[in-house]
Formats: sequence, structure tokens, C-alpha cells
Amino acid sequence: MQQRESGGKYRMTSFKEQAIELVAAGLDRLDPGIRADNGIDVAQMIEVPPSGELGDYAFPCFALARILRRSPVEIAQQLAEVVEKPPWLAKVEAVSGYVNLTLDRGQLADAVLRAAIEEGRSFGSAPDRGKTVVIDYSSPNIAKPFTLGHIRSTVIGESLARIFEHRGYKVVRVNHLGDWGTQFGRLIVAYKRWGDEERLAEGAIKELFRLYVRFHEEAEKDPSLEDEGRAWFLRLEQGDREATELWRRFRALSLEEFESMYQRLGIRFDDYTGESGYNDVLEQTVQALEDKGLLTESDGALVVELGDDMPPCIIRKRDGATLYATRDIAAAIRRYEKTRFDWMFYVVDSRQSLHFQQVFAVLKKLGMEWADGMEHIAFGTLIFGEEIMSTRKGNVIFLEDVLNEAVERVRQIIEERNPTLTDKEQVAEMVGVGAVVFNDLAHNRIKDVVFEWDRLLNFDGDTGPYVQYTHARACSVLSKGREQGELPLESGFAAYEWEDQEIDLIRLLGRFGDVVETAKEAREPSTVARYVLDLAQKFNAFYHSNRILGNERAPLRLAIARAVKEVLAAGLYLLNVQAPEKM
RNA sequence: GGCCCCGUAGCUCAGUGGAUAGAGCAGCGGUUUCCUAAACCGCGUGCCGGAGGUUCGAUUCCUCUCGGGGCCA
Repeated sequence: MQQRESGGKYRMTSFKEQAIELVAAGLDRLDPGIRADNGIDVAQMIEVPPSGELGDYAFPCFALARILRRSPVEIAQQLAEVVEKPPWLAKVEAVSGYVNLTLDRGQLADAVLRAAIEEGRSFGSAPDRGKTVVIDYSSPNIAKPFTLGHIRSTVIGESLARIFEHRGYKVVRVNHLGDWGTQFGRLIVAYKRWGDEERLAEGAIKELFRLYVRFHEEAEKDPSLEDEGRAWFLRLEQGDREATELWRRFRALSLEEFESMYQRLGIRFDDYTGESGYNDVLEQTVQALEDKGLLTESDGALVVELGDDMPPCIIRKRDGATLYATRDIAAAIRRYEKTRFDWMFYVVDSRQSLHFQQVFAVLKKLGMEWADGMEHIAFGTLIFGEEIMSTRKGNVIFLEDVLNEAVERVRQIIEERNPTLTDKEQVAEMVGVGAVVFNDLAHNRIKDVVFEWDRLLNFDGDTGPYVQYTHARACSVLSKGREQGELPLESGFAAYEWEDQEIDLIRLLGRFGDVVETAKEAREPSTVARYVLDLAQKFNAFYHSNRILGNERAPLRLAIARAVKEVLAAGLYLLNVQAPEKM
């Protein structure tokens, strides 16, 4: 992550820091010792006023009222008088109990526009913090389709990865493939009975999924198939050559298809070690728990008691099989040994919440202090019609079909509205896929999502295409300006008088870094999605009421358009949505 | 039964311990000789589920309660 050379003066954060210092100094002048005596932290109290007219920063005086036994309004007035006003501040004024600070417009414009234009995608980024975060996301099951159900984890996880990178973290992307379990015994049975090599070559996952569904249908009529499946899984666990070869083949074929989906979505994982990758450490994990005296027996199973708050965590079932939890515990330990992570996130459906609490609690009992850095990043369930989608019943929607449908719809819209567009195919792909991805990131992750074609394929209003359109529009104005010999101003922004609407946009641009930081702290990509929608809306309104080209303010307004374009692109990047230059 | 999450406009949802609670969709009306109309503008009195409590101030925090969903047994 690069850091600008130009010093603190041109960074938004430094305005804020300096504002905090000024207010703190003012408070000391008003009443020396008041801060120390009452633990007043100006940095924590300072806020952003609801509208730009009120200023850029606000310090509320209500908490001081009781200490000083005077009204907030009075305190604000006195404080405003003693706060020093350097040239970069236009105003320091008391308004209904707040001390509001307004930046000099030229200074603000200079800081924001220069940084946005020069830094582009890394605008608002933080320097390297020397911390590592492991993010475990997507994690589909081998031999099963990549459905719409997988999109949430995939898209939220990738966006969080980008947000953390932007804020100066090293990110390790882990795909914990579901590549082990009794279902592979069943799959081998089904393959040996009904497998079709030709179909497998055409589309491995579609064929494997067909076998999976067929197995469950047939097993209803003939329960002995289940026994056969168990027997094959046992052979697999014991390293039987035929079983292992088949399993390897299914895994490789599935992974190949997943990879092409990830490529389409622009995602690359650092690590594909799935559940099978921890087979060799399960025993020692159980042993470690035993050595610590954490295991107790319950109905023939081995469990770790976790107190009254939680049910016990089952480590090994009566029949000797280890569980999901054991595997996650083993995986966490190995990942820590490999990466020494500061945080590890599991981007998984909220229904798994208890499972993760138990895993974290067991690790803590094992003495792993680093388990404090583990978090379950829970998200709501995808609901299709009346019911939750079930793979077993086969009522699934393939993500590929959804993406194709969206792209097709975009293609039609292009034909209607912009038939002369070049690169129609690429644009349709960017916008169609972008619409689906953005749609998933636009709401708080914890909310359940109801799948509706109409909503997904409506590209008006708060959607990805709306933001992309705005980006393309900004690009278009810039290129038209270039044709007409009008270029954006590159520096010296401080020397101009900026109009209200212009400065409002600039102020909003300047908040980008803080927005990403907030998104990072809350592990909430929707914060960035909301911001980008807001910025697009404000720019569109500006565009309609102000002429950019062909007037004396063109260089200034082109600079704003340029900055808007850069920040929209930066925001879309964090959401893993492409930013087309034309559409 | 225990635990977790959600409850804001007709629908889908933002929002924050503070300055008038906001968007999108749907609906109605308007804007293009001019930079992309996938756009913009106008039309919104919502017991912020209910009741207590903490606070100078609660839609936001706490307790209880009702409704919806989930997990565990």
C-alpha cells in the first residue's frame, strides 16, 4: 500500500486530526485541566454535522454542561471564541450547543481533488499496518453445483478482503472446500452404477450432481445403497486405491469448474486446502484435547464441556467419526502456525453461529490466546420463494444461470438504448455480473435475502448498474472534454472560489477513506455500497443542474468529474464490481 | 425449554446516544434543439413493534414483553 509523499497537509485525516487538536487546545484555554480531570477525549467526541452548511466537523458541548454547570449553548459560544482559527479554516462557530468547524473551501478542494486524481484506486487507503487477516469464504462442496446460495459468502468475503487490503492489512484468502465426508462414498456408488463418461466430460458438476440426486431417489427405494455408500467411504478413509483415485478425480474436475466461476467473478484464492487437508492432524487434535483434560464422555461420545452458556462441543461421535468442529479446530491451529494471523474471519451463514462459538471456546480452553482474533462473519439466509433452497431436493438455482440471465437482460437493454456501443459483449458481462454482485452487497449482511428475478433484473434505482452508469457518464464527459480541448485542472485548486454544489460533492469525496474504515470496522461491505450510491446520486444531480463543458468553470468541474470517476471506480473495486467506461 | 438474529413509510431497506428520521421500488405528474433519459425534478404527518429504565438527550444502550426467523436439545 503506497503512502503519499506530500505530507499530512493534503490528507483528509490530517484536517480532522488538526481540528481535534484545535478544539482540545481551546478547551484547555477555557478551563485548564478539564480534559484530564474528566477524561474528555475530543477525538472520540468529534462528529460530522448532518449537512455541509453546518460545517465539516462538529464538537458537541452537552457532556460538558454538567461538568461546568452551564448550558451547552453558552459553553459552545465561549469555546468557539477561544478556538484558534488558522487559515485553512473558514469558520469556527457555535450553533445550538455545538462548535462547528468549516474548512476553507479552497483548501478542502485542493486536498481532496489532488489526492483523488493522483491516487485513483488507492485514494483513502491506509498505510501498511503489518497485520494479517485470514478470510475463510465461499467454500463450496465438491461435486455439487455452485448455486446462488454460495454467492453470499463468496461476494461478502471477497469484498471484505479488498476492504482490509485497502486499509493496510495483509489478507490471506482461504477456500475451505467441502471435499470430505460420507457423501463421497455415495457418489462413488452412484458413479459406478449410473455414471456416464461422456456427460462427465461435458460438464463434470452437472453430471456429478445428477448422480447425487439419483442416488437419493434410488436409496429411498433400496436402503441397502446407503450401506454400500458407507462402505465405500470407509475404503476412502483407509486409503483404498480405487476409492482415492475416484475421489481425486471428482475433486479436480469440480475445482476446475469452480475456478472458472471465480475467474468470472474476478476472485483468486491463496489456499484451497479443504476439509480433507486436515485428515492427518485430527488425531493429534483429539490427543491435545485429551492431554489438557478437556474431554469428557457423554453417551459414548467425546465432548468438551463449555459451561452453562453453551451446549458441549462434540469432538468424536460414538462410532469414532470425528466431526465438523474437530476439523475446524485442527484447521485453525494449522492456519495459525502457517500465517500467525491477527484475525481470522469465517464468512458463513448465520445459522452456523453456535458452531463457531463452540470452536472458538474450545480453542481458548486449549490455551490458544490468538483465538480472540477469530470471528464468525455471519450473514442472512438466501430464501427462494417460500422455502430455503435445498441441494438434496435438487431445487437449486445455479449461479451460472443467474449470471447468464442478468447478462442477457443487459444485452437487451443495450440494444434498446445504446445500439451503437462498441464492445457490447464485454460491457454486458461487466454490468450483468456487477448487478448480481452489487445486489448482494447493498444490504446489511445479517439480513435474510429473498430471491426474486424481478428485483435482481431491475437496473433502476439503488443498483450496481446505476453506479456503473454514473461512472461511464463521468468518463464520457471527460473524453468529450478532451476532444474539445478542455482538460481538467490538475493542481492549484485552492486558488478558486468553489460553488455550493461543487463543494458538497468534494466534501463527500473526501469522506471516502473514513467510509472504508467504518466498513472495515463493522466488517460490512454494504457501507461502501451505500456510499457509492450516494456519491453517484449526488453527481447525477449535479450533472443535471450544472453544465460541465463549454463554460469558464469547465476545468474545475472536469476535475470534479475526474475525481468522482476515480472514487466510484475505487469503491466499485472494493465491492468487486467492474467499472465500465462506456455503457 | 435454553441461546442467537430481526422488527423503521404500501413493499425492499438505510440510519445515528444528539441539531428537521432518510433512500430505492411501486404510483401520479414533469424534464431531452445542449456533456449518456440505465438519468434528473416534484408529490411522504411514519405509535422508528409495545412497556418500563439509564441519560441533559434514546429510534439508537439496558430489562421485560409481543411478533417473525434460526440454532441447540
